[in-house]
Amino acid sequence: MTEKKRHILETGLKQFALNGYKATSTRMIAEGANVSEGLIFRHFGSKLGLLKAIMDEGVRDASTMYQRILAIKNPKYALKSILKLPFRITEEQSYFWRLYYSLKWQLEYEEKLLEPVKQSLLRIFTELEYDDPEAEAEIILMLMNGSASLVLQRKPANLVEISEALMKKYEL
Amino acid sequence: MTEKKRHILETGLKQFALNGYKATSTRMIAEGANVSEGLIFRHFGSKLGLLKAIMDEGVRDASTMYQRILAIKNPKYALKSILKLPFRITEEQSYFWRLYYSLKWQLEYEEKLLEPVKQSLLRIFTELEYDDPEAEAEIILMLMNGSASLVLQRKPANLVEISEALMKKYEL
Amino acid sequence: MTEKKRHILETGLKQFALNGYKATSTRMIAEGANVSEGLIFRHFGSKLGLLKAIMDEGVRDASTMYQRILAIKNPKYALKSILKLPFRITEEQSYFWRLYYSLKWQLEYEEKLLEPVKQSLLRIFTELEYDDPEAEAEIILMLMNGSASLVLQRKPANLVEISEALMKKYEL
Amino acid sequence: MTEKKRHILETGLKQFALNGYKATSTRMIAEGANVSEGLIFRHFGSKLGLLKAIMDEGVRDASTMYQRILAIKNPKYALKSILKLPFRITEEQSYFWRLYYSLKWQLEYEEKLLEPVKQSLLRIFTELEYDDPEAEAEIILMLMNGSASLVLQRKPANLVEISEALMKKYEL
DNA sequence: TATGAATGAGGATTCATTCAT
DNA sequence: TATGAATGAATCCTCATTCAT
Repeated sequence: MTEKKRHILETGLKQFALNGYKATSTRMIAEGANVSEGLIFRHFGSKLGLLKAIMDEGVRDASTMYQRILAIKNPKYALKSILKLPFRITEEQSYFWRLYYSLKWQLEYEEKLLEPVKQSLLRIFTELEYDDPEAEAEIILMLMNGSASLVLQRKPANLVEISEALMKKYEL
Repeated sequence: MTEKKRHILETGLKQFALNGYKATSTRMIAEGANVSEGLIFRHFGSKLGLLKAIMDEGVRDASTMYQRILAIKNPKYALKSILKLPFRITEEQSYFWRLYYSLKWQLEYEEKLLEPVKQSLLRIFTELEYDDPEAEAEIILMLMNGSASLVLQRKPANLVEISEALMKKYEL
Repeated sequence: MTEKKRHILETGLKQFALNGYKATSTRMIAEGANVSEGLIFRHFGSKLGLLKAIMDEGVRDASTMYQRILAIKNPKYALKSILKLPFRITEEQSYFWRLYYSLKWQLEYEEKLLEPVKQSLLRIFTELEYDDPEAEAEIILMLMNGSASLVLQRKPANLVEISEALMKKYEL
Repeated sequence: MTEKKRHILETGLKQFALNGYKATSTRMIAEGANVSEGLIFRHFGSKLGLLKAIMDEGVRDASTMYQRILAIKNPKYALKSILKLPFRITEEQSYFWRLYYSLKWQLEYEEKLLEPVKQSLLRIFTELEYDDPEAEAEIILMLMNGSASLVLQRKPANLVEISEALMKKYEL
């Protein structure tokens, strides 16, 4: 991968994340990446192609990130690790997640990213013998999305307290 | 308000909600509302003006909708009513809420809509003598947003079970 | 003539004069005159109709203004009066003249306004026994237009000195 | 500069000159230049940007044109050359000058084009020991503008006679 | 690989004008 | 007389994309 291609991917991610996919023009990306507009199409075929490449890379990164966590055997500890995930989003990752959430409501982007997490949660709650593991898993996903939303939107929220309250709620 | 102006508001809401604000052209709205494109600008000044008018109306409707619920005295019953809100979104209301959530990640739309709900939750958890009412309120908001998200995205999810699991979790 | 019609004429004159005919929209005039846009068309049929009405009125006013001057018998005194005309343009008249000059280069507006002045000049220079009265008349017209231009554009010019230099040049 | 860019500049000049800036649409220019409308904006950013580019070029051309004349030492000969300038406007140059004069009354275009000429005239009249060189210079500028106006508007005027009368008046 | 010129379809917006009231 | 809702064509401009080099 040439340096310029990398620049395009990075600039694209940031701009799509901050302005939205539709509101970001290929020209803006080209300027941001110090690259001719044509090069975007040389490398990615179309604007949508660029988006897909960006998302693929992000999904890959994110997956490897929680690979370890999903491997945790102890259900309580695994649950704790999962619930903590959103609070550990770094500045760099935040662009991907912003983009991920914004696409939910724009394009009908296939959302299978959190599927392994859900499977893991199902297993955890089955092991912990909760009444309705399916519903419990869904609730955890809600809490994760909600936490991520707070983290990403930099709400003047008491993030630490919220995280702790969540831990307490699940006795972790 | 003339009939045509009403048509524009309604068509605008639906199209903005389904395609996103940026991806919806004023021409599409004009066609959908059986109206000349110019009329949109006569009535609302600009595309953004239309969006604001739409949101204002939606916010007004939504506010009156949960006015009653926020008036409930009994904290447990109030909490229950609040948590049930997302599951009671009607087809008609769903457009507004889709738009509301999509704007969160696109324009930086002022989000004060759920502020009264948060205040209400603070009161509830204070009365119920929870350790950290602030954090608890925030968690309920997450659960509401998460529930709404499931409802709006018509996920093949077990909505009823989730709702019940939530009730049980808060002993409602 | 109703008050509103008068308002339209006045606002139209000022706005056409300041922005140019093309650059002034009927909406701007309607707003400036505190009148519905439709009324302009009720009274004047079209934007061009309004322009013509404005110009007609201005031409009428201007003509009566220099009627007296053209009646002056003494050729030297007549010439002096004519050359002084541009320096006597009042604030109120200035709008008409600005419009008059700007139309020269926009629409091909029939310019017969200064024709009587030219005839008068021809007579004057014939009586004064100049070699080429026709050319001399044309030169005076140039000087008038030039003077008017300075007056209208409020150049930080030494208007008084210029006027005096002109007088001296023709021994007036 | 590509051929197409040149075409746009030339077509723009002619059309702006003949119809006025406001009355000329970018579409008309694109058609006249056999070019896509978008190209105008690629090259000049905006319609106003095109106008500025056109004027800049014209000003540059005009300046180099009378560079030589302003270098003339002999004051009488210099004055003669200056006064003759308007009568030497070629068909090609006429578009620029039409545009130049029409802009005077439309946009408030910075008019510093004739400033060097004015400076030159000041010097000339000082050397010729006229009473009020400043006023005299201004009068010559009026005569130049007036002459140019006649030349450009192709009035059925006796241009040659006028030119000669002017020469005689200044004993040139 | 990379550029930059070029395009045509479509973007939001403005315009003069009409018409029912 | 006067309004204000409504229109459709035209406005300037942006877009994603193509292509010769």
